Amino acid sequence: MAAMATLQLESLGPFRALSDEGRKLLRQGLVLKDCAPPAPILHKGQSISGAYFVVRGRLRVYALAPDGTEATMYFIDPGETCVFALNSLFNDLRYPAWVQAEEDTTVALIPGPLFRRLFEREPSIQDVTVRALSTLVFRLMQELEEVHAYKLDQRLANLLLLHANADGELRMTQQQIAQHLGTTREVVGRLMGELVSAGAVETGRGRTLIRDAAALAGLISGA
Amino acid sequence: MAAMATLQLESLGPFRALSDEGRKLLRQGLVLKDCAPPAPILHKGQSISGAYFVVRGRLRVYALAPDGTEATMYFIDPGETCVFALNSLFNDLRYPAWVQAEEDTTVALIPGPLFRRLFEREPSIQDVTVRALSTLVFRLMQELEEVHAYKLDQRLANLLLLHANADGELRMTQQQIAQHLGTTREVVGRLMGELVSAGAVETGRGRTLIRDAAALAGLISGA
DNA sequence: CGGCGAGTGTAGCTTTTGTTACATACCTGC
DNA sequence: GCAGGTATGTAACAAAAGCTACACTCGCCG
Repeated sequence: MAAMATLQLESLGPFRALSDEGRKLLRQGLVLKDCAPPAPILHKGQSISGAYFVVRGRLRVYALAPDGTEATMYFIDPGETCVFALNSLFNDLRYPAWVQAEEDTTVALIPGPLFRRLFEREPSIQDVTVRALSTLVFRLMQELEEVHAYKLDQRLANLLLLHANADGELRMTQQQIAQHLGTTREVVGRLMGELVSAGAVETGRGRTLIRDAAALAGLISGA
Repeated sequence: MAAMATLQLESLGPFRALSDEGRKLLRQGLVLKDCAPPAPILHKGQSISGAYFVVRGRLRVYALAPDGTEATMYFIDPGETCVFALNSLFNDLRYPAWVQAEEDTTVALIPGPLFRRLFEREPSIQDVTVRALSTLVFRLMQELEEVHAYKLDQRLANLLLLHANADGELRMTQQQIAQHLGTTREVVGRLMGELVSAGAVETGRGRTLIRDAAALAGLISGA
């Protein structure tokens, strides 16, 4: 099983460049984990045992307010790593958020000591680590700026434009959208209503269709 | 001048562990820059020429909303590095925020190519890089969570408890506090007023004195 | 076909935050 | 001590977002 996991990992970018020795170490220490949607994989305050790489599926990282409302911070797609875990690993900190599988997901867990050893020796691991951290810093920064600079309707418009597929369709329920934005369904519903009467979108059960992308873009910069 | 800068840098943590070769490279490429308070050092969208380390003084990194309100993201104290710059350096991105000196500040600039070369060869540089990124991720994450989970009065109470000195005194104007929290002076004034009438703090020109830390703490968790 | 649950639409009300507009206090240099 | 800039106090109003409550629609499954 560990061998298979290694093979799968090696097909993902950075691990292709591993030295033979690194590959051998990886093969010995790797743990493969299958995760099903509803249950949290990591919870806040947990101490971290290693570096997580998503092989298949998708993870969602989110914050949880005391009153129970969630706010998605980012997703982890195949080939990416959970940076908070990396972070906790290098700083010996507790994990600062929750993680949940969005769909059936396979995760490769590289135990902490092994990952540190790989990091010291393998330039490709150094590279992927710094790049991952770096990218996350950028994303978080943008998110933070967005939260303080834009109103909810603008953030909603932004989410629609960013996450809709090529046909301008977004397959998410209003509840899910609300969780992303850190607000409630009713508020999303209300704002959607405004967008509908402005002719910018059409709504349906579990889907939103963009009718007038320019109007949305205008809302973001204009209002 | 470059030699002096190297000396100063070497007195700061990670650079003490440099190899002789690394030290030599550093001595050749280092640029020292003095910065005075009001003018921005980096502005949003600027492309980054190297890694910035603060030798003396203090830098403030902040976001700027379209309407001109600021929100401090974090400070860079001596021995620390500007992680956004590191970030932009490794990902070839534009700098995503503004930076300003808070007081007279000396900055050591290690040009990009040199820093990359050092990163490849020097474990201590790898370490300081990952640690800096890592710490920032953690801070940003906390900040993001705080923004969405707490109300302004709670965030204000938190700021007071975190940033006050040992005597419970915080030397900041309400205007500065407002900038930190991404709001306006009037709102800070109003909330301060509530804290004063609750007997939790005393206010004076450019300073706030905590009278009842427990009340502040209770506000954060309780309300 | 009828009931159930998930998803949505709508309305009114409350709380929180932002805005506007002044008044007042404090400090520094002249 | 007085002028002018800087910092704070206050009050009323406006806007944004959250909360509560309920009606409705659609699709699915028995």
